[in-house]
This record gives sequence, C-alpha cells and structure tokens, in this order.
Amino acid sequence: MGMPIEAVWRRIERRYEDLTPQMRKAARYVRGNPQDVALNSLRALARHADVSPAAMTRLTRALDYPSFDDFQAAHRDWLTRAAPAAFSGKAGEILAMSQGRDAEDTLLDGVARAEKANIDSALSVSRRDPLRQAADRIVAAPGLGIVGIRSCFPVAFSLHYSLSLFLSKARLLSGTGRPVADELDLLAPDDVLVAVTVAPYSRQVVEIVDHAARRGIGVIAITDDHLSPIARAAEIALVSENRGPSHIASPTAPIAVGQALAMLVLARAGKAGLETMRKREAMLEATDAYLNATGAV
Amino acid sequence: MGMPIEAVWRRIERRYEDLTPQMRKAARYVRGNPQDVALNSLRALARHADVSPAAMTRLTRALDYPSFDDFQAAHRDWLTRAAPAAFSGKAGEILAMSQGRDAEDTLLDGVARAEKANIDSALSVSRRDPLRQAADRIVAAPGLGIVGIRSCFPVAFSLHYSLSLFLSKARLLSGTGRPVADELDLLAPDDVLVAVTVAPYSRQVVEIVDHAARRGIGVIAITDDHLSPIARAAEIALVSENRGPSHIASPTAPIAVGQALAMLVLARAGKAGLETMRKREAMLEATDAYLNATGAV
DNA sequence: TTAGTTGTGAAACAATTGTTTCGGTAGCCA
DNA sequence: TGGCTACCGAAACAATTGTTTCACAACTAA
Repeated sequence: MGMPIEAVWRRIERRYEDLTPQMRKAARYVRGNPQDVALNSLRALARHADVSPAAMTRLTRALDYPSFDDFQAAHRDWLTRAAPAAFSGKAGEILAMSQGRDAEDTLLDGVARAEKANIDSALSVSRRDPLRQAADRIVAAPGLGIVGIRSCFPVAFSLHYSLSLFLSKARLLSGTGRPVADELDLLAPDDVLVAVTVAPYSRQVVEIVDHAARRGIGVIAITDDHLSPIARAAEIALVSENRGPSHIASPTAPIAVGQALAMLVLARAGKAGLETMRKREAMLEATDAYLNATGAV
Repeated sequence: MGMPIEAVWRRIERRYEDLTPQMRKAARYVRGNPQDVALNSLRALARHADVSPAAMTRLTRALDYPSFDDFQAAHRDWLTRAAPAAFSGKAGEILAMSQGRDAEDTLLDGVARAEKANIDSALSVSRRDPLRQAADRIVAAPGLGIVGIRSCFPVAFSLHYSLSLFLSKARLLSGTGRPVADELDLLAPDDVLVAVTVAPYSRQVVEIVDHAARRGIGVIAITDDHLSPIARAAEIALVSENRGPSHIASPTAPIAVGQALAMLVLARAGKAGLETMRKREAMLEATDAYLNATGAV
C-alpha cells in the first residue's frame, strides 16, 4: 500500500532541469527535507523553502501528482515506515483495568498491537539472512517436507500451500490416518524438512526433528526462540517472537515468516516457477474451482 | 528540543481513570497509534478513533495541553526523531535499489508493511461491532461449524483450534475423505456457520454458504470485501483487506480476525471457559504432548 | 522600439481546520 | 416521581488550508 517516496525523488531528479527557478528551489528543499513535507502544511512548507505557496503547488503538479495531498501521502508513508515500533512499554496492560466494552476494546487494541510487533520482529532486517539461506536451501534440495501440528498446523499448511503452487516437490506431513512420524520416510538425506513449533513445544515435532537431523536431513526451524528445542537441532532457525495478550498463541507471525519464505523461493524459481503457477491456475479455472471475477452467483 | 512523547503517555496512564468514557476511548487510540496523531488532523483522528471531534479536543485539554497543536507537536517530534537520516544522501545512491539483495529487501519490506496494514484494517475500530456481534452469536448458538478451503483453510483451522480449547461445540468442516458439503448435515437451523474465503472465491464455500443460509443457519463470513459472494449471503461479515506484493494471498489478516473472534468468545464464556481450557491443558500434559517448560530433550 | 512568451506572487475561493457553545440525554440521589 | 449532575455530539465560529485566477514583471525575438 502507499506509493514509495523513491518515485518522488526519481521524478525530481529526472525533471529537475525542466523546472522553473522557483520550482527548483522548492524541489531542492523537498528533496532535502522529506520529513518537513510529511509533517507541515503546504503553506508552512513553502515558507520554510522560502517560496510562494503557488510555486509549491505548481511543483507537485509538475511531478505529476494530482494534488498536494497525494504528494504528501508518499512522504507520510515513508515516515511511517521508518517509525519505531510504537508499542514500546506495557501501556496496554495498565489500561486494561476497566470492564465491559472498554475492556474488550483494550483487549483488541492489544491484539492488533502485538500482532504487528510480532510481524515486525519476524521480518526485521536482522532476521533476513536466515530467511535467504532457507530459501536457497529449499531451492537446492531434491525433496522437501513440512511439518507442524496443533496451533502450528496452519503455519505448515499455508507454507505448503503457497509452495505447492509452483514447487511440486513440497510435501506436507499431515499425518492423516497415521502417525506424522511415519511420513518422514518420504524424505531422503540431503532433503530438507521445515518444522514449526512454538512454546509449549509439541513433543512429536521435536522428536521428528531430532530424528531427521540424525538421518542427515537438513532442518529449517520456524519457532519462537533461538534456544527452543527445534532451533538447537536445526540447520537454520527462523525466529519470530510470539507475544500477545491472548491465552492462546496466535500463529500470524510464523505464518508471515512462511509467506515471506515462499516468496523468496518463488523469486529464486524465476520464470519456471511462474510458469507452473500459471498452469496450476489454468487447471483450477478449468475445474471451476473459483467463481469468475464478477462474483456472480 | 521538543517535548517527549513519553510525557504524554505517562499522563494518559496516570489520569486514565479520571477520564470520561469517550475520552478513554480517544486516549486508548492515541496511545496505540501515535503516528496517526502525528500525521492526521484532529477531525480525521477522531474519526479513526470513532469519537467526536469535541471529545478529542477535550482529551488534549484533560492532558494539560493548551491546544491540539501542542499535543500533536509532541507526536511529530517523536516521529521525526525516529526517522532515518537518509535524506542527505546523494541522489543516485538511494535510487539504485532494483536488483539482487536490494530487490529482495524491498520485497520483504513490502510484505511486512502490507501484513501490518492488513491487520490494522481487520481490527480497526470501525470493524469491531461486527466482531462483537459475531462473538455474541457464536456464544448463543447451540452448534457451530467452521469451513474454509485452500488458502483459507489455515484460517478455519486456527479459529477452530482456538475455540475448541474451551468450546466443545465447535466443529471444523474439513472434508477429510468426503466432500466438505456433506458435513453441513451436522448443523441444524439456529446453528452458526463461520465461512472463510477471499478472492478468488472458491465455488465450494460459496455454495455451502448459500445452502446454509437457505436452511436457516446463521452465517458469519470472514472475507476480504463487503460485496464478496459470501458477505452478501451472510448475517455478519468480518472484512479484512488483503493486499500485498505477493502473487499469493497471505492469510495473516483473516487469521488475526479469527484470533480476535476467539478471544471475544472466550471473554464471554467467562470462568466456565477458562475452566474447560484448564482441563484440556491438564489432559495434554498428562498425555505428554508437550515438552516440559525447561525445554530439556 | 513592440509583440509575445514565460515566470511569478498577491489575492480570492471554497473547503476544512481546531475550538466553543449549547441543548439534550442518561444516570443517580432524594 | 422530580431535580440534579455529568456527559455528550451537533452546530456554529473564525482561522487556516490547498488551489486557482489574474495582473504584472522579466525576458526574447524581430
């Protein structure tokens, strides 16, 4: 969502020479003080840039923005993106002492804030190298298994679903009609197993991971702690904090990790990946799985 | 320079109890969305918080700020301080990102941003009334079915999983070994069906919803558009936008909706709910499903 | 010089801003 | 019940917003 500020800057640089002197002055200020654009009114901004309001309006037009609001939106977007996680501290808990709708609202506020923080932590810059490594490993492996049970089953499922759209080697160890561990036979050494658990760690998954590791299968762990039982046994650990006001652990953050991972794998699969994806889609259309776009019933 | 936002937060927390209900609502939103305060007008802010402009003005006064501008200044200061010092860089460097690792990074940034925005929209104040209604409806219903397939199956599963921890009437229509639609027989009129689909809408789920609606079953739709085929047929629609740079629809936002819904139901189930939840946990411990807290292997 | 083009900001505009006022409603105590 | 307080939002307000208009410089070309 939101247009990137980079586009603004590119336009300024490309068209700078065609601008009138006053517009150049405005453009230079804008380029050098993006936060001013985000926070001030057009008139204030023009004042800071020592330019008439009209000149500023004309600049936004010259850069093909329909209005100053749109122009400003790009800068606000940028500023918001750079903002720190707003949820430092435990304010939510202190406010939770009320009751009724009030209490529910603070609860929901807490959920929203926690979910966002969890996703932030999961995809933070410092956690991206393991993500990339994991994608490389998955692309290279001849076979791929994915396992997760209970609250983590949705994570395993959605990762498998996304991957299976373009990667036929992906297998979900779902344990339908038999113990999950039995399906480990499908994997050979040099294959990769993606395992998901968060606290409290399910014994089954931990045992499968240990077993797989002993057999020489490369394990990628999606979990909530660098020291969790499966993280220690794994080759690569993808960690996402999982805090929240709920008694029940929410799977959103690990799912986001899974989605990001799937995207990176798709990026590496390149055109071939997109091609098989297109074929899948054609097949689903042919079997009438989806309604047509009009949504007619 | 500038007054610290921490002072604002401290004041909110200390005086929260003395505030009137409307002011509390406003205070909670302000505390949870500081960047909104920094970037929006008072009226827009009040709209987002679902509060009258007057209430917002009164809040700033109650917090001893002479005017909303001063109040906003604190937030802007905070946002500016957190901004990257990127703006003084040479023109070309910043624009270079389009290949290799850089491209992946912007991709991941995009994912993180989209996911957070989706969750925001899903749990925004304006969408909470339907959530509450849905929770009421679920508590009141004698029976409860949950259905979702393909990319939405994780949503259905995790909602069912969370609910089943304390609500034995919840049933997941998973279609294991038979068509999903067959399991609709489990539901009687006056029961509730929670159905999940996002675009492209799966024909199966839409048909099940229509069928259920005709049979007098109350349908709660978790979907991505107020006008989606299942939203129109549903009694209550829980909508979460679902945008993102990925070719594949990410299920995080609807899952967050499901989690929030489960929490509200738990809140309504009260002590009885917590009690059965405790029993479940005891049972799982007895069967050795989880490792003990120390994480010893 | 003159005619024509280009660039500019003061001024006017409708819309939206933050704030205050005021009538009414909900809840409580007598 | 009636009287009282606390609380709220619709409406009105002056101020300020983004934008457009328009007259006037500054310059070019002939």
